[in-house]
Amino acid sequence: MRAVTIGQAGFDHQFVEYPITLSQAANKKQSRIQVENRSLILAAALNVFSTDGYRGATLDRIAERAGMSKTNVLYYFPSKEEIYHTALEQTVEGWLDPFEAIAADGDPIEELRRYISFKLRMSAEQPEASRLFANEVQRGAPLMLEFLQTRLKTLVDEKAAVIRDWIDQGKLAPIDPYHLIFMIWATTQHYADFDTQIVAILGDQSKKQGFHEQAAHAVLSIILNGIRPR
Amino acid sequence: MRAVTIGQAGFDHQFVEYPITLSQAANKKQSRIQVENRSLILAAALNVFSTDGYRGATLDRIAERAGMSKTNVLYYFPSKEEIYHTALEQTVEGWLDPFEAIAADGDPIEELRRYISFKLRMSAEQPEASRLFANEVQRGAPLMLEFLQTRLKTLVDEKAAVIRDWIDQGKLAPIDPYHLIFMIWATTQHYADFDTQIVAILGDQSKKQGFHEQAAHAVLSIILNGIRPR
DNA sequence: AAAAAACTTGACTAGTTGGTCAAATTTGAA
DNA sequence: TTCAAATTTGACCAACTAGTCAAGTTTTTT
Repeated sequence: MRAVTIGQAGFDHQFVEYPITLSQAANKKQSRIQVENRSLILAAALNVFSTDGYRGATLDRIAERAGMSKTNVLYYFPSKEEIYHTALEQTVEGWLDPFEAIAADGDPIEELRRYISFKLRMSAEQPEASRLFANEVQRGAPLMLEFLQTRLKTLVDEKAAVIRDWIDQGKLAPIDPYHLIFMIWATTQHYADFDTQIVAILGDQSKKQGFHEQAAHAVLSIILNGIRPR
Repeated sequence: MRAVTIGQAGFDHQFVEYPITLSQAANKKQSRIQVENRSLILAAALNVFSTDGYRGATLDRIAERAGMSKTNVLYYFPSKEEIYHTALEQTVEGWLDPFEAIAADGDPIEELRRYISFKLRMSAEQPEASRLFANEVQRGAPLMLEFLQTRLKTLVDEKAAVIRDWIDQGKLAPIDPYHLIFMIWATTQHYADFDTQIVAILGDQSKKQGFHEQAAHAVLSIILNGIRPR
């Protein structure tokens, strides 16, 4: 997994010194306590930032969730923004590889099936990470804009080309590759971001074992086969 | 259009006096100035709340965007929460009718095509409203939970039954109606909520005339026909 | 035109927030 | 064990925030 470096533009149209990669900020052989506490803080931060957003989140709350004083939180991270930045980086890190892994020489249906399944599993297992990312983008991506415009755009262009090749070879129906990708992202992340709404509508059944598989089956069925009778 | 009443549980686990319908709060023959200023405030609030979230938004910012003093904003609305509540109500109000309008005796493909087109148009024309709603749900829907669990759930159950009938009649492929609905919501709202990401990836072309139609065509094509070669 | 009603605002308050600092307490290498 | 380095925290501060208040200004009614 390649380290992801995001950020450049700071908040509120100010520029701050970036980028700092996660690995950089965390190199220099951390002590046991450092590893533990940074991890506790990041977990707490993920939780708080993902529900309250950057501005709505408070250091007090993060500290409380992490089980330590606010002062101590600031001993491990220089500022609120740095905590947010690190949590965001950590989140995005795990999302690119599976997308990159879509193989041009594989079977199109099988490649997409695997990717969709993976994304749905992520939504089920790490809903907070998904919401953190969603929140950042909805804010106008103050920290991630450059990443979206460069590395992510390049990657998407690449995979769109792969999909277009598949279509030219008659292996896929002639649809716009970009909108297909957006649709997959939209649908898979919806299960994390709108979890509250889904639970409200489906009730218990959305919390039962196997719900994820059921969702995956339905989503795959629609994307692969559409809804026209067959 | 029926008036929507949302809310019951207040913020931060406290209970406040609700529900107050929009029409109630705004009845009593408003003066010209009242109509104008309430409208200005709500527009400003929609903008600020949709990007900064409830907690991150400030009255100062809303007042500034509305072009008046904070004190005056509080002359028209009793509190920040009431502004948020009203903006949210106003947003949801317009979303139910077209969903309700899905007709059991219509042509399934045509009914869904119309609904999807409508939702995509809303995303293009009122992205802030979409983000406001998304934000509320991501926060755990403190103000809308009851609405989601009652009126919305009932409506969704109703339409899911309609879709199931269509399937039984062989007019649609056998897919789970709920996941189909979620998928439509996810995809259509994605174009508003993740606008920043889409623009970052597609660049200018996403701002050109006709982009909305192009997106609608692609989405409809995939949902209706799937991506298997045909 | 005059008075009442509606509207608008600057000054202020109490509570919150991100961050600092110096003084402990704990940890771990020798 | 010893002691320097690492860790932890309470007290504190300046900036910000939702909301109040009283004093003006504008609009509407008569």
